[in-house]
Amino acid sequence: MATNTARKAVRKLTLQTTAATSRGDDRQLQLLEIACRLFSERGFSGTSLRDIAEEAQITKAALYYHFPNKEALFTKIVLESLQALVTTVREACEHAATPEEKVRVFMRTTAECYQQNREGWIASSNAFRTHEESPAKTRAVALRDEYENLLRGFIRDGIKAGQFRAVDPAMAGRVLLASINSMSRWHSPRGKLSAPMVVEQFVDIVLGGLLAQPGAAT
Amino acid sequence: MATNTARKAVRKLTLQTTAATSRGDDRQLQLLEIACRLFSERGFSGTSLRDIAEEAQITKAALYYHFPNKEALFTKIVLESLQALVTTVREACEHAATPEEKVRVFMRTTAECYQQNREGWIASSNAFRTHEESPAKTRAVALRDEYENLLRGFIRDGIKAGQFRAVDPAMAGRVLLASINSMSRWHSPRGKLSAPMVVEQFVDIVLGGLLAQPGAAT
DNA sequence: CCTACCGATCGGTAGG
DNA sequence: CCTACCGATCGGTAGG
Repeated sequence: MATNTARKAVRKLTLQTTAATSRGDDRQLQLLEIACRLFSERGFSGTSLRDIAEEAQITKAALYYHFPNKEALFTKIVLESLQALVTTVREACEHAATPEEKVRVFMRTTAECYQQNREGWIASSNAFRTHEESPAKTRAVALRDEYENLLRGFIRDGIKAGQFRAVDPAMAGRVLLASINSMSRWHSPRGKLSAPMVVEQFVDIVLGGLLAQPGAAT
Repeated sequence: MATNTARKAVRKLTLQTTAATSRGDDRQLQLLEIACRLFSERGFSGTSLRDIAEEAQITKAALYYHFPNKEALFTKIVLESLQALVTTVREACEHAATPEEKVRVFMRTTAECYQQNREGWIASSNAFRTHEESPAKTRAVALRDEYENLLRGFIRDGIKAGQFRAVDPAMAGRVLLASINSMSRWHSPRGKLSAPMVVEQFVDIVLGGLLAQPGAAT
């Protein structure tokens, strides 16, 4: 049930994005999709506006009709991906009761967002490695913090309730999120296991631990 | 004791690299260090040979006296980092007795390699995202596989011995390695926690699990 | 949206 | 290692 709720939320948000566009904005959406794919494959500085224009079969100058410059195009992809992730995951987690269930829904919904917007995720993941500040970077960092703090809060709640061991919530959250972020390095969307199925395994491993008898740990 | 062994192995390898160079190769080493830092900060396509030459206070053309081209310079950094990692970690793990101890030494030694060669690690981590094949990429993938299979073998051994739960060794290995790989996103070498200390926490979390009573999992 | 163009910068080379 | 240079490509703009 939690899965259905999450899935519904993801779909709704996608449709909203589509429905909010009108007329010639279809073209802008198409340009964003092409840019998304190229950025995810070649990175920001490895993708030229000529590459994007060529795949869209327009001139490079025409890109400047839709976007003020290269960075704005990239920023739009990153911020919209992050915004959708935070909103969708937060909403889905509200329907879970226990901390353990909240962690599971958080991870499952994240996996669904990843699956649905894989290229945007990958493009975003290498964003803002630069040291320079910008309003877009500040906003992205804030969204990322909000997202991570949501998970840490669930872990903290679980510890307080005695359901989780007394680990560092930030560290435990990093273990969980790192496992999802690592997926883009090896997981194929055309493989046997869907992203949510993989993440389910990750969560089971981290929740249950690797040791058969944790008490007997050296 | 396992920690001391691993640390010694790391040091030895570094000295070998340094000792193997002679005369004007000091310059080459300096160029590699500068390139390493810039690649880690700006990525491959975001770093120009002019940037590197400028920081080294030589002309760009002089770089071609030391390296055949930009890609060879990058490739050297990536392959040497990976080679040192595999060799050091493999050797360190031989001195561990149980599967659990082997996993711990694997992770601890990896953390020490990361700490000692942070920029090389970061530069390498985004390498070969491209789809094109090359002898260097093939070699890097082989080294990476060797490294990952080492950890998976330890996990498999632990499961066979009944010390670990019957999880998928590949998935469990990914959880452990992803946590280390994620460090470059947030961990500061000037922070309170050293890389090995952080990884110690990661390992404790994954080995022991998040749940207080795993049997009571929903 | 296009044509036509800009200065800046890219990786790389000739010749010493 | 340097001077001096190359063609190609970069993001971006003027003017329509």
